[in-house]
Amino acid sequence: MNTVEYLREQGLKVTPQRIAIYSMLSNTKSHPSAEDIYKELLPTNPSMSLATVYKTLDSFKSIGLIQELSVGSGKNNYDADLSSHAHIVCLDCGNIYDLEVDISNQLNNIKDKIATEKSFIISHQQITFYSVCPTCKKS
Amino acid sequence: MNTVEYLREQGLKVTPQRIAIYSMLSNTKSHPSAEDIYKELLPTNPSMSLATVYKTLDSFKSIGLIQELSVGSGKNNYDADLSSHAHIVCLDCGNIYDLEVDISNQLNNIKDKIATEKSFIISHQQITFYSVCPTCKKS
DNA sequence: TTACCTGCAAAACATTTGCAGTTCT
DNA sequence: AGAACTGCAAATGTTTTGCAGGTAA
Repeated sequence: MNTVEYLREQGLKVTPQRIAIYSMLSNTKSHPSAEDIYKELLPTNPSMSLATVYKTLDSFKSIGLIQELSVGSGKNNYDADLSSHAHIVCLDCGNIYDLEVDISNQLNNIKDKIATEKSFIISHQQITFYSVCPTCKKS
Repeated sequence: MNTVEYLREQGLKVTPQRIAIYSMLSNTKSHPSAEDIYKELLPTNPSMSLATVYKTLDSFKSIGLIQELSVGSGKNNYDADLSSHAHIVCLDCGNIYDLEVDISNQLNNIKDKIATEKSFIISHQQITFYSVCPTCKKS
């Protein structure tokens, strides 16, 4: 599906800033913060402001185009990958990695259990594992 | 085990502020923020400062006496319950509830999978489900 | 045209830090 | 006595907000 059309469909205007932000976010696996995005786009978009990045991320989040992560670093991180996947945060360097392990069976299992034992209907979840990444383990 | 002794064992001094903070935290299921703790203790400890609450929570965290949660509210929340349990955050009121459902089987399953498929050794994890709590669903 | 968006600057929060004085051990 | 802790105030870092001008539809 087409992101440009989806934005219009949701009543959001399509601006160069928004295209740049979404395109950067959907082409990285690094889970950048608002400031990371701002700094990376600045060379090619010199007039971009940090406030616009924040506002845009907020708009994208409310129409479900991206997801926001809180892993305890003091800042939020953003992910355009909406598939239900977990993350691994390195306790040393702070990098956030996708957990490339299929946990859908276990997750569905838990959600079924919650549905039967509790009166909560889960909307979504955030699953974060903390570890030391292979690179940091070496040094 | 005795918390007072544990603090001394870990080289931390036992002060009235620390006792008040730990005692408050271990007697609640509300997962308070630093400021929540400060405000609740202020009537009985009028000289307590917010900076001390932050410093104390940080000390407690580093000796593994409490755990810090980041659920995306913009502030950190604290929990003296160290058992490996998940949380449910209400998308409406923001309250954080313990998920009183045993997910240890599924969790061990996932960790085993990570251990065999990836070279990450998991230290700990944070599992947060988002939903609307029964109270908010009514209104 | 008009409603929405951008960029700027200021404001609002959450958290950390430095320091002088106090309190545990 | 000595090291660590507290409280205060100032500083820091992240995110939000208000507003005037600009841009997409």
